[in-house]
Amino acid sequence: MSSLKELSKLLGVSISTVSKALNDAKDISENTKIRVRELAEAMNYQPNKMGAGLRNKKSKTIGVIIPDILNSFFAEVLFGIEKKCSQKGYDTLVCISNELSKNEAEKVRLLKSGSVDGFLISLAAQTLKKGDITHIKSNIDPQKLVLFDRLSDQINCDKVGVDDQKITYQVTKQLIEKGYKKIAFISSIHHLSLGKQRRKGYLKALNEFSIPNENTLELSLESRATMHKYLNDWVQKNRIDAVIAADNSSGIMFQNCLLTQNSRKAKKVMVIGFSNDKNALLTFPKMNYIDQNAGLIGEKAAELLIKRLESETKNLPFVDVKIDAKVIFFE
Amino acid sequence: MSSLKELSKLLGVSISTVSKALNDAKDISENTKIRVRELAEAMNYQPNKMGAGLRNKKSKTIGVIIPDILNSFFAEVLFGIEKKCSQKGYDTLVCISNELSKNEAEKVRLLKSGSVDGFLISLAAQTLKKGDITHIKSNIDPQKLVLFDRLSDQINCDKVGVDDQKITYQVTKQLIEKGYKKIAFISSIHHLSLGKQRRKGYLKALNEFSIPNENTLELSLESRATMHKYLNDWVQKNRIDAVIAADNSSGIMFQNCLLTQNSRKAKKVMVIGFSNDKNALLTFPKMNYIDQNAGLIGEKAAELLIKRLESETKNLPFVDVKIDAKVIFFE
DNA sequence: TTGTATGCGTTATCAT
DNA sequence: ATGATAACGCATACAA
Repeated sequence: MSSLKELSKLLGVSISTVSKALNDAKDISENTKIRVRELAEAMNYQPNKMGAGLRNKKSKTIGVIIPDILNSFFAEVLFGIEKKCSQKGYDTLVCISNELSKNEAEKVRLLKSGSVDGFLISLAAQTLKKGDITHIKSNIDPQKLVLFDRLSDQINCDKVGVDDQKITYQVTKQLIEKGYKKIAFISSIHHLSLGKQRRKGYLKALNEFSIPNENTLELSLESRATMHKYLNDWVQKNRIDAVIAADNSSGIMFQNCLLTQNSRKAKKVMVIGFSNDKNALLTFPKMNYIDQNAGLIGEKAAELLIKRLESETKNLPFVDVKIDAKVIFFE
Repeated sequence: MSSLKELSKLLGVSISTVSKALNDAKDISENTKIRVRELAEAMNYQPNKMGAGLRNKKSKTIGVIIPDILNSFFAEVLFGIEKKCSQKGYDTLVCISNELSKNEAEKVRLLKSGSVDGFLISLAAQTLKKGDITHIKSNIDPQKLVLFDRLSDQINCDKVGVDDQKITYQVTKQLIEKGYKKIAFISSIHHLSLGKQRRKGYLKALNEFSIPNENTLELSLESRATMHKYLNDWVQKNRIDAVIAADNSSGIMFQNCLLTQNSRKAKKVMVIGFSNDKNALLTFPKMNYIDQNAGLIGEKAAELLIKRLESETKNLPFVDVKIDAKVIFFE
């Protein structure tokens, strides 16, 4: 790789002249600038990140820690992060915690080795469960940290999340306004706070329209195996006209379940899944779904972090952004 | 962040002594080593990657360029890469080309700024289509490059791919041996070399068992919209007992299609999709599928690269590894 | 307008 | 056994 030194030798000028010329400093003659730039171009010169980083105490690199890359939600968030960082001239160093606190702590340690300017983290399930976030708090300056999706009240920093309650509230409301009478809510994640919030929003909407709870139906299904059996029985017995699924899988399973029913009525049930573009494409007929805008979450998180990193005025107040989901209706 | 300098001051020894002690050099007394290590531990000292990198001309970072993170295949490969790199003490700098040559070239340029020791690349669709790989060839030393999945004959370097023909050959053979008589092959990617290879393998197996081609059925379906219509007609008319799908989507769509059929016979058709664990879980009943072992592809690619980067003897012959797929039968 | 000197954090070589 | 010094590539304060 060519360096400033090399260029300076070939041009017969000093290293600092070359450096200044490339940085378009005002105390360098237009003539030299042109000569320098031309050679740099010809030599395919690329500034060495480590040299610059060492000097500026900035690596122009952002460390990302996600719990699970195989979860398409996080893959999509990562897409948004990479997009925004790339736009702003930052590299993204990606780490995966595999939902384990121990890994998370280890990744933080690694990334802290002077190699990243800031952190974008979605906390591991284990970390949230244990409620122990010391490995984050005691190692990362909150001015250099943005949490997304998996947040913690124990950390005071910028946060980007989704308003789970609002999402299902809005969808339920929309369905009611469209004239659906018996709207069910199915979920295989009742035990997660995520599932609870989504259920809350659903109930809130029903309540607002004075739809009695006894007309609503809920299923708590732990295992995939029992799920389908329950669903089959349930679909047979009840005469629902719409279903909101609280998670990725239950919606799709429910729809597949409907397909195995012979009754026309059953097939006409409005199903709303919780998904994203990729998974939605796999169902037929295309399932209506709530898209969490995962990409936007990533973009927003990256934007907030970079803004703070590059801001002159320190100690801006921390913000807590909620990204709105969108509902995609095919019917 | 604490530095060697800081530690040396606190301990009253020189910077080089601290450095050597931490690197367990043999010319440092055991006593000092202990003192140094203890303080380093207490101060939570982490060596600065950029300092070390500048000095050693090594960043211990690997640049990864994938065409599409939203494709679960690549997400899975990335998982394998991160796993292996992490094991070996390397960070992974992730870039996404979005299937565009221009982006690919730009990412190569960025990563080359002294920040990565080597490259793991899966070529963009556009690059393969155009057949122009100068942005790779003229910028990356093949000793620091491993291509995976999306390969090119024009580049002489380590490669990790899948033997697409072999996969469908083996599966078809297995089905024949299990007694299936009329095995169909459906695909929505006939136009891709990938699709062609998979079809070849299928035909090869039929041929080997002298199963006439006229007994086989093939569908070329371009759009999702027409696909289902064709499939419906086709399933009605033909009495196939097994189907091998050449791609992610067609298998799932086919299975959903079967579910809408009333005939018992139709429902008993053996369907084999081309998928991975994540997507397979979304179908009911669980669909049999060919798993490409994407994670292994990533791990192997990373392993090859790191091996080469750390090898004393340069110019080892390039290898061309094929990762075997596995078939998951639920029925 | 250009050049010199310094330091970022690390390690390796060469004194002491 | 320990320390002083130089160098990696870059940017900048300061000198010329």
